[in-house]
Amino acid sequence: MLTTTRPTTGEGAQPDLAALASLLADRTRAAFCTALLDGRAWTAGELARHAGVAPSTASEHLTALVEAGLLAEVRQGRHRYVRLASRETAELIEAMSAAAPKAAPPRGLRAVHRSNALARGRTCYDHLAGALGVAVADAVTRQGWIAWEDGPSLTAEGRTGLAALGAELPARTRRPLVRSCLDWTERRPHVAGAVGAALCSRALEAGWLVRPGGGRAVRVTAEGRTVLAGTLGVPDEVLESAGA
Amino acid sequence: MLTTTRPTTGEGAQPDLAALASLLADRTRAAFCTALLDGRAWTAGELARHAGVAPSTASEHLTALVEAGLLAEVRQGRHRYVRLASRETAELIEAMSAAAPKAAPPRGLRAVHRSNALARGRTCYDHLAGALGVAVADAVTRQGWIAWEDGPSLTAEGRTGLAALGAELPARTRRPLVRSCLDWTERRPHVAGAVGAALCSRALEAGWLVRPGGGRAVRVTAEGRTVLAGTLGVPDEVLESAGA
DNA sequence: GGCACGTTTCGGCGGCCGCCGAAACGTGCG
DNA sequence: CGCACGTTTCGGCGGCCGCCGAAACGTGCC
Repeated sequence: MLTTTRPTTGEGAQPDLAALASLLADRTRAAFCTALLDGRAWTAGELARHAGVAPSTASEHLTALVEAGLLAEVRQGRHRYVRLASRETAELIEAMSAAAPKAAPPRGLRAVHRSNALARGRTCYDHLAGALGVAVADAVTRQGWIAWEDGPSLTAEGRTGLAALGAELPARTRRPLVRSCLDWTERRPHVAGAVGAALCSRALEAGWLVRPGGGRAVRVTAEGRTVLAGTLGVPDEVLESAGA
Repeated sequence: MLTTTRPTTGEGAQPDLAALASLLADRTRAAFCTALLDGRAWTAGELARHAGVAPSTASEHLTALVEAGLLAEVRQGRHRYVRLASRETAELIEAMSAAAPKAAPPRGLRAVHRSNALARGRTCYDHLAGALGVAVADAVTRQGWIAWEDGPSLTAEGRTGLAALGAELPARTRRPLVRSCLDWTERRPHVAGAVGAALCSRALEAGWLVRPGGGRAVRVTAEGRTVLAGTLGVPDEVLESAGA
């Protein structure tokens, strides 16, 4: 449990901002949450190796994050699978990442490769980010699918365009159709919300995009290149560098 | 500066989530940011007294928050005025507060009074929150000013209704007209975005609401009661308890 | 049943960080 | 000009917390 007294749900209870922030104020726990932004479930051991700490350390951190409700866990045999608790949690971590100061680039050839791959194209929980994500946002804007006055909104053309791509929107949710999400590599917004999620899942499902490393990084396939350049008008340079 | 190396803006720089979280992971700094959510500028001494720490301690905390870009400061004579750096910063703190665990209610008669006042009605940087904020959100929804399918949006009726109230919307911003903001006392959304800000500033300007304590808490005046009940149909119970 | 492996618990170490008080600085006011 | 007051700097204290390794636990596999 946290350092404060047991959480109360009664009247007058006020948010313990420091308690939440403390959970993410540690390099290791922050690394866990950032890794989990790929939306998949990781085992405790995978996260420990990823963050470069002993399994015992990772175990304690995970317990804290799960108890606080940031992560959800599923025990399967001798594995402990863990993922972000909800879309809201993912959005919070996204928002904080965008506001966070930028750390020095990683050292080591492998790490630099991974970092560059993430900068070219990645998923941000359930939508696209990186140079690719921003280019797609620009493209759909140029096509008139999304208008930006008074906040981002989906146009009628956008609705038919998405349908033509085979990207289905959920019906009657409270979730915003289009949400602007500040990209931390490009420092410009990309498309989140139901539309961003539909585009991304359709692209992965149709094989326009693949995840080479199994992580957050995405790569554009040959078919993807045709579709994204043809239908959306995404510039060739971006597709090239985000391609094979 | 932060514990990590100097922030880089070059390629491959990745967000230091832990560094940002560390800033808010302290009770005192968190209390500062929460207090500053009223949108006004506070002096260092006021914040120190508010958080119950020595002025020297507050000074150091403020330096850290300003250096990190979370707060903006204005030096005036022997006073150091400090406020949240931007609307984005305020929204981040709001979002984190909504996700944070709830601490035990405060002790002491005065603190309980303040806490109850906040729960009845308060500002959330530039819009309304608390029981009053949620009631207003419900009312404008019932009036058909705001629709919630596929995320909150302003209807045509809403536009004319706002104009009739004298609440002016800014022209052509990238800011969303309506944004949903989870209320931490009511656990239900209230209205943020340009519409929420316009409603709140109009209400304060017209004297429908006043800030009795000079903090975030707001109180409904007699005229306010007439307008909010008459035009918006806000229930009388809420207006009564949020009134004088 | 026994081994391997992923995970957990516990003790102990080390470092970081928030706190204060004392003293100094600068500004505004009388 | 000198005092009062808001603020800052610095040293030092204390506590918290993240880390590891060793040992134990439980599961799956041979």
